Amino acid sequence: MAPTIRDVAEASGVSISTASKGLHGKGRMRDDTRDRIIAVARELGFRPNLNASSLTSGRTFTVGLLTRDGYGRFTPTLLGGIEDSLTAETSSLLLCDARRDTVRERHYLDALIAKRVDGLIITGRATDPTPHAPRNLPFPVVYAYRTSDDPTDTSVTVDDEHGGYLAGRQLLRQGCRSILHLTGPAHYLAVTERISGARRALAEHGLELPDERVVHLPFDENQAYRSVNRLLERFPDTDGIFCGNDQLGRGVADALTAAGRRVPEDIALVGFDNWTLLAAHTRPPLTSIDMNLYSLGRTVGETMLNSINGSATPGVVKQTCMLAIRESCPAPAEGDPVWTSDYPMIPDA
Amino acid sequence: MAPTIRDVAEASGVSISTASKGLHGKGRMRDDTRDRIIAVARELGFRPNLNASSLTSGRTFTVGLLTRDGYGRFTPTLLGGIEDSLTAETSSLLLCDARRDTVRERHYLDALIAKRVDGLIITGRATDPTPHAPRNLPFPVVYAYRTSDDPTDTSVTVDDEHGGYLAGRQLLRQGCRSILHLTGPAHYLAVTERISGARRALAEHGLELPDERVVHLPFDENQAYRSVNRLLERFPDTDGIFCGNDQLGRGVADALTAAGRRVPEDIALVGFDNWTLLAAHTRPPLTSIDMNLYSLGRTVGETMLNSINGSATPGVVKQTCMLAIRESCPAPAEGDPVWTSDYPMIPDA
DNA sequence: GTGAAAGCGCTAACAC
DNA sequence: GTGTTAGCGCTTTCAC
Repeated sequence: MAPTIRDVAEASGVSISTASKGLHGKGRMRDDTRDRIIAVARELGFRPNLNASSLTSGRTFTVGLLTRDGYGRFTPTLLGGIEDSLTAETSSLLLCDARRDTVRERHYLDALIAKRVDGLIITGRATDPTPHAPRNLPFPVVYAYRTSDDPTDTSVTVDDEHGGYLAGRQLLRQGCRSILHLTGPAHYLAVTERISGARRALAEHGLELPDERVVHLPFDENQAYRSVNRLLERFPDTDGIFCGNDQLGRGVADALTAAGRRVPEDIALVGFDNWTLLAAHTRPPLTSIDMNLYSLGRTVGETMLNSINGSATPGVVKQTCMLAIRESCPAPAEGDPVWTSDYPMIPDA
Repeated sequence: MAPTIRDVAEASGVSISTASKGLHGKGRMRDDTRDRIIAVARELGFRPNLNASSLTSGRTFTVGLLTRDGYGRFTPTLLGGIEDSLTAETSSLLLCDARRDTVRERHYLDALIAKRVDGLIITGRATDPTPHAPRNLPFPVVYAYRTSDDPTDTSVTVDDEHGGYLAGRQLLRQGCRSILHLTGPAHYLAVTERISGARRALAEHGLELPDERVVHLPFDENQAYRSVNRLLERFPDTDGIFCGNDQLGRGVADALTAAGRRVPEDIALVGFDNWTLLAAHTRPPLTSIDMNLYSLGRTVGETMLNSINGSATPGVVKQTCMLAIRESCPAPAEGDPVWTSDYPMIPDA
């Protein structure tokens, strides 16, 4: 049984309230009294029961993290950022994976209410808006990566349009003028935003990315591998390909190489996600767009802390992307934001 | 402010203690009284404050999850399993990522003690034994994936020897007799155990895997890509390669194809990890060993619940692996355990 | 059947 | 300076 403040008080010959004040540096008391209390507490290995103090303080220093569709490839990095910023107030994350099951989700929400978390972060595996949580939750909600379908909620997400813009600019800097875009299913918001961004970049140079040069595939490496050379027969002038993610990028790179085309000399390539494992090990390594998920996580955590402390900033915040330049499109960035280092501790994925 | 049991009691015209009993189906009381209490509670949206009840119950229904070296590629799947088994007792996970920093770790342990978690799961990104946690923690500890350096602690991990054995057997069934093993650095326990397992399989057929045919590289696809053809010059009789993980497997597959060798006709390939993203999209798709991490997670969670309930089963439990058969080594499994489905909800990584 | 009272561990207002 | 007291939300024992 863990020692209580009562044990500390008795062992140091003071009352419980004096012990409490002594431990928290509050109130006035003789220095030696305070020192004695602290010494005794340390000796006993006393750790105040946060559940007890939460009754009076109203804070649990715990934030729920609800993912609606499982943990994905981006989750670890995002989590790292959130955790790091929450530790500023020694808060920690309570994990809830609803697995697209409404019953599970309600169950988790009830558990989070029962535990009186200070706030809730709702996330998911795509950036598309998600139905907002019930309105009567007794704590603030922040949407991360996935936004809320109500734009007046607080959401922090990726600026995919900017990512697409960076990708387009980078291909242009490489000298490409006839660009092809291989990407995922059109129902993803990220997919359409990346297209808009690329178009904006091209437009700045008086170029276009017509609909027929935008090809939607499943986000599957093999599909890209099998499709790309056929596409190049249709668009033989192509000198640059913007791939909707690194999986597609990898498939494209492998197919081009197999067909005897040189990357980037004949065709330059830009991917998306900067998933090191894939991008850095493609032959040649892929230039890609980094979404700065660690940093996004930090912003999410800080936003959460602000919401808890009442200084809410509702609305959607979009975080810009960075260029991770590698050999598949090596042009110097010329002022565009460049990704250099990884997440503080390099993940193995 | 969330409604309290007092609100429920007043609104239903009974005392607090009656309300408590009514809500928990305890004690004797008139049916209509109980019904009224429950109805009122539902109407008010009452959720009992678990922090308050933890004071008397001694249970918080929260389990800490401490990772010492960050979240890796295996974490999401493992987490999924742990979470699923913990929900059996409506417990949830409190996340702590110590990032190889002892100060952070101590900080997290203190936070977990302060929150009076019911137990602690310690994990990491490799299976190698990790220094055990302080002995005076006021809750049970279970080591997951990474074992404790004290074998009398409770650890649940992967049976890498068995994985290596399955890999070896599969190559043999494919007809391979001259096997090469490309794997990671020898300081990983998993690496040496997988070697032992492969040797055991070969020995059953009177074959050997001599030291010079075991090649240690960094776990890096490009290293494998660059090394394998040189190695084949040195061991030209090779008809099967066991790769220490799927990254190496992918590098090997690509290099073999580029050199004009056919997989599996000339050389069969088995990887390890069954990392779908990589294994299923290699050309040809890689046969691999699945560590059943979701199931491992479930075992970890159940072990945790048992420890909490006092029915401890100290010691190291190792969970067997499965064969994920694909084209790079397609021989039928003949009774060996075969991996079929993925984690309940398919992760995108 | 129902309720009063004590107590879980801690904090804070107010005495002394 | 230090202690007494009340109370946070809930459970449980024990009267009535």
